[in-house]
Amino acid sequence: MSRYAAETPVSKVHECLVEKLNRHRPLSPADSAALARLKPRVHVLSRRADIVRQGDHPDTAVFVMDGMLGRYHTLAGGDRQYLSFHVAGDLPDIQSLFLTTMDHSLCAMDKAKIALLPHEQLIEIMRRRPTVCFAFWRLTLADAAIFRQAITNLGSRTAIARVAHFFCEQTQRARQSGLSDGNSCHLPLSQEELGQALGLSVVSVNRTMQVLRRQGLVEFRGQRLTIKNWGRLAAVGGFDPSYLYDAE
Amino acid sequence: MSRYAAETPVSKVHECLVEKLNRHRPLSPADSAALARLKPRVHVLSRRADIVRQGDHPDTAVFVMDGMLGRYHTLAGGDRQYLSFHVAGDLPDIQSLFLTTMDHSLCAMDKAKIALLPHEQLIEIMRRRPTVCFAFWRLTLADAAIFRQAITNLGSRTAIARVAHFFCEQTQRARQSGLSDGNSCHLPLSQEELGQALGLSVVSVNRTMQVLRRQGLVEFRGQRLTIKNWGRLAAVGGFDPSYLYDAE
DNA sequence: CGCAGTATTGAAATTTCTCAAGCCGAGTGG
DNA sequence: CCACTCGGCTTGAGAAATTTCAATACTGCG
Repeated sequence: MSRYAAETPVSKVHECLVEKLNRHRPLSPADSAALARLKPRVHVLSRRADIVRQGDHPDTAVFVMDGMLGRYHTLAGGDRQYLSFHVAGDLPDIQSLFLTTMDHSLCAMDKAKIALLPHEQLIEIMRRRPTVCFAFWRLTLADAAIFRQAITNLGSRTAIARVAHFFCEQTQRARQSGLSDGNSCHLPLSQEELGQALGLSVVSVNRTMQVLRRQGLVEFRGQRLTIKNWGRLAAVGGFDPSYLYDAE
Repeated sequence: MSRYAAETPVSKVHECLVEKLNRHRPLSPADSAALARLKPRVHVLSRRADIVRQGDHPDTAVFVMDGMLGRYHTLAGGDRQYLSFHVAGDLPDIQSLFLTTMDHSLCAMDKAKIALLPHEQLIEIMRRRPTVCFAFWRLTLADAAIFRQAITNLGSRTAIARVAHFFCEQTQRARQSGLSDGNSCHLPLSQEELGQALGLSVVSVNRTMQVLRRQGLVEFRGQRLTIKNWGRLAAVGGFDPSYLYDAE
């Protein structure tokens, strides 16, 4: 693990973080300099590894450097409901700064690389620099907008529309994070995990995807999602990207 | 309307707001004094009135003084998906400070009284007072935790469990806002609106509630929800209140 | 009284799930 | 190099949950 830490210099973490925040609120050089004082620790995770668990009290926040993470609730019976997925540049558990007990877990969907940012240092910076604070805050707000869409997706759409909407969202977000060539993106989820995100059984996910595939709308093989007909897929899913406030 | 403004002095708004924020982050007297400089406008709304609509760019934030508000998405076909409901003390659209285009609408479920807090003044205060900023931020984070629960409710639970969970949540939140005698709360929603929040048809809501009623778990008449057997209702709904970070 | 909106009921239609079996491809050990 | 195994994908068919449609009560209010 220290191997990887060496491969990912702190300066790289700083650079990515500033770029991300900057998209939410323009940072001054002084803001950026303040962030440079963060001492992140870089970790590499294997597929399925939990990073934080429901009930934990983390004292660092996760910044995704590479790979995909997922947030999920664990139900009484052990079932899992995925809440959202996150890619490089996202900060999937910044809320833990103020919501000190985790109400959900965070895990790697894939081999992933993350940087851990100490809460204490973040708070200290934000206390002095309102713009940095606003930028982080806005990140969490963009996140909430995605949760709201998920509510609507689960509450109001049929299986087909749900899957279509989800595929549109993932691709669009990958694009905004510079991780997509436009119509395809890396999506390391099994049909079972897709089902746990979309409130569908594996069987339904499978059949639904077959329809989308046969209609020539998408292709999904080997962890790569390719959208063949964006217009029709968006129409099927009722997808309107205006809720995706910039990246994240 | 100016009538009502007169009936609700600004000092009252300030007092409620400080109390609310204080529960999320302890405010200093100076913080409170800064907030006292806010110039809120008070409005009274009638049932079903929209306050802000999807696509709007509000320049004020809503603080609920009385009644119940709801947030909702409007789908292509005109269908509505309610995202959350809010009572006195809540700030249901603070996110509009930074997410300047509304991704959803806000309406009164009931006759309601609200105070409008100008964005500009809020930003100005928060720029100088990190603690106030943190308090508002945390409010939005608690909100997001509720959205996450809604995702799980819609994605993983049966109709009965969904309704049960929703009833538990509403009552618990009313309690935390000091609006419940413990086992009952005001809930001015029709079965149709309940369905639009829970992803169920009116008919299903109706039959589901009959089951809960017949089993002696709840009663819901005349806009008053009464929980007769908290333990069993929570069990049916898989309700665990730990995601309700204080009020809001 | 009578309207409008809301609640309730029955029954058929539809969607989605569950169960259970078979398949396929990648990695492994003989 | 092949048989074997494992996880994930696919299929079929019956079961279950939920929706839709359509008709019938109920209730508060002008």
